Amino acid sequence: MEINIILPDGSVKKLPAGTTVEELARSIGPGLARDAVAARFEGRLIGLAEPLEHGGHITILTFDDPEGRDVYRHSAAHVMAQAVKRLYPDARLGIGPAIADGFYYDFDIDEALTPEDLERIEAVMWEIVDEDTPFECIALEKDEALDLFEELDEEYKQEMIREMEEQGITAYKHGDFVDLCRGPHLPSTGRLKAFKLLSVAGAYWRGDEYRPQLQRIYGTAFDKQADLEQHLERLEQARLRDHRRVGRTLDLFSIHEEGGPGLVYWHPKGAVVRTAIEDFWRSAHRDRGYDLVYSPHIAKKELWATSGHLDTFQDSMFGSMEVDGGEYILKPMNCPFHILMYKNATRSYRDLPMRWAELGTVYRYERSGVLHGLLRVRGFTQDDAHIFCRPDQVEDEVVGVVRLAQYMLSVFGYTDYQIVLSVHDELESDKYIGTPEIWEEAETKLARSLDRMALDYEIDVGEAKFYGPAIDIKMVDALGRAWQGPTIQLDFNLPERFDLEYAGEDGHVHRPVMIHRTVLGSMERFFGGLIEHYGGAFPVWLAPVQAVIIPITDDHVEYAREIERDYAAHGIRVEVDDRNEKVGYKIRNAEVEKVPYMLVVGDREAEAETVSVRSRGEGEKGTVAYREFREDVLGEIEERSS
RNA sequence: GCUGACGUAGCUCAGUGGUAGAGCGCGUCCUUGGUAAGGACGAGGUCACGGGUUCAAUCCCCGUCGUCAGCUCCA
Repeated sequence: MEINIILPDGSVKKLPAGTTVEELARSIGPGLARDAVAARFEGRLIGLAEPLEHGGHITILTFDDPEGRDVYRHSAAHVMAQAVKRLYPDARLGIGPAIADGFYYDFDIDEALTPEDLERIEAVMWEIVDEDTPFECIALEKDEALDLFEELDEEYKQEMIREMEEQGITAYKHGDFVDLCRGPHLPSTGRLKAFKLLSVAGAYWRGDEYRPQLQRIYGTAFDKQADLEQHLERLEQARLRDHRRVGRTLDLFSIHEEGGPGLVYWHPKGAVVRTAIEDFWRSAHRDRGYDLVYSPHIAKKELWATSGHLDTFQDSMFGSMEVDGGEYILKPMNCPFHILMYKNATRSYRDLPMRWAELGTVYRYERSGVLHGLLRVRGFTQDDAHIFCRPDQVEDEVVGVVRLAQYMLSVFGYTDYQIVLSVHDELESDKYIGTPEIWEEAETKLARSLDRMALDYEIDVGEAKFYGPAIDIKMVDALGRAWQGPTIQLDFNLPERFDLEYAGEDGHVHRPVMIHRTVLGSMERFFGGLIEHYGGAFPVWLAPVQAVIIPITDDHVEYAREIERDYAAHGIRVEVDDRNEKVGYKIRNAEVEKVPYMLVVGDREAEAETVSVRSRGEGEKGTVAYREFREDVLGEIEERSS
């Protein structure tokens, strides 16, 4: 019997029923046969050894397809698990999936694994690859599967099987290794060409901190050695750009054990960047009808009870202090303060929308293990704002915030971002406050705002806050990594709890809608991301030192000072490097410190009132009159060009 | 918070059961030089902190604090 197999280009292959995917690939071409990893047939992911029994659409997957890559890496995870079992026969298997840049496998092993152990495991993996044993799929009934993994003494696998359906359980076997697995896999272990084990860390079984902690080995795999090396090179590049490292070499910030973990000290140069960001932030907000406000750092415990933070956020709040017999708590959020200001007067529909923005410094107790440089800290300044508006204004306001976010991100050189609409999960209605109708309406409004701007977005079910749905924007940096950026959250909770009101056009009292939003997130986290995005080489408008003047000998220091005075008077951040060093040394020093412009001055320049311009990372740019160059720099600062 | 690794000069890191080293940086001096490191000399360390083992601990053991890789959680 012949079957019709339809290829992605629409062409049809007539083949005898029972032809395997591998045979199909070979019939198309030897290159595809060599590169094929798996296939998607009628929507189902299948292995190359699978016979095609009926006609249908097929896409043969290679490592270049995301799904093919996952199959490849998943097989690498199995090979790693087999290697671990050879070295540690008592190891129990957890799970071992492919992930974005590689794979991992969790093991329950009595002894702690070290980096040296990873090398040993890697060596055994290569032995397994050399053995080139085929992956075989075994279909099992549920009780057979239970028996098999009981015999193998794999308690975690048994737990997983017990939760599975009766039908369709499969295991994959290669050589002496069997693993519960949906598959598919590579045809054989010999197909693995390049892999590396990267790290080992603890991971809770099923992500539950009350269950046993397993040891997770991370690795990555590629189908070409060169690609693996390129990937490792990217990791190295990311390490070189790490904001903690750059922040130290550029003297931007520090964190002190003596002062307490997670608390950031902004050094003068870091503070210059922050000030530039904040000044820009303020003017961008004023331009869009925001009013700037300030609020205190502490408030009475009762306020946090009213806001509900005491119930939902207490574990993250820094302990109380007693003042005049009352209890005060350090603020973890700014919203209750803005609400008190809202309630300070009777509001009319004519007052709305009111947009109140504050660079508000908040403190949150974060568990010690999660602290990370500037990205996860215990004290941080949010670029917060709360918009109080009428229900009919929500869409316009949301559009306004998204536009503001787009504008600000583009100025900081983030041209690529992903938008996520975080909505509630109807199956977990007890997690949220408010009626289904309110949620439905709010989510529709957010979606409609995005649609109006013709923006693409993903919907993330269950990611809403307990008090309302949100739009989250993830910005993609120069290394292609996504960072949590702007977030816009609707809130049904606080207006209710604080009984917020406004007088409507109809003379009745109404409840305003409250929108919480940040554009940058927090100054700390945004700065950390920005450092990595630019690799420390800030554009001129942000650079701590915008130009360094380098006199060639002591004789030229006076001329250098003259330019310095002139530039500084025009607001350019300029320094003279008058140290007793050669030009080459000072140039190198300025390059390492990522100063955008180096202005070398000697006899020729002093004579003609010029500077010899050298641009960071680009080299010499020629000689221009120093006043002319000053205007160029001022223009660049004005434009905030990157 | 949990698991593991780590903590030596301002920084990056060697090193040893018998009181510690390099490079960079810093200081002084020489040198006055044209676009990514000129030379000489010098200062600088309670080897994270607290216990224990030992004749002797920076090194071995325990605890604490911190950092890192993750897990969990988040701006």
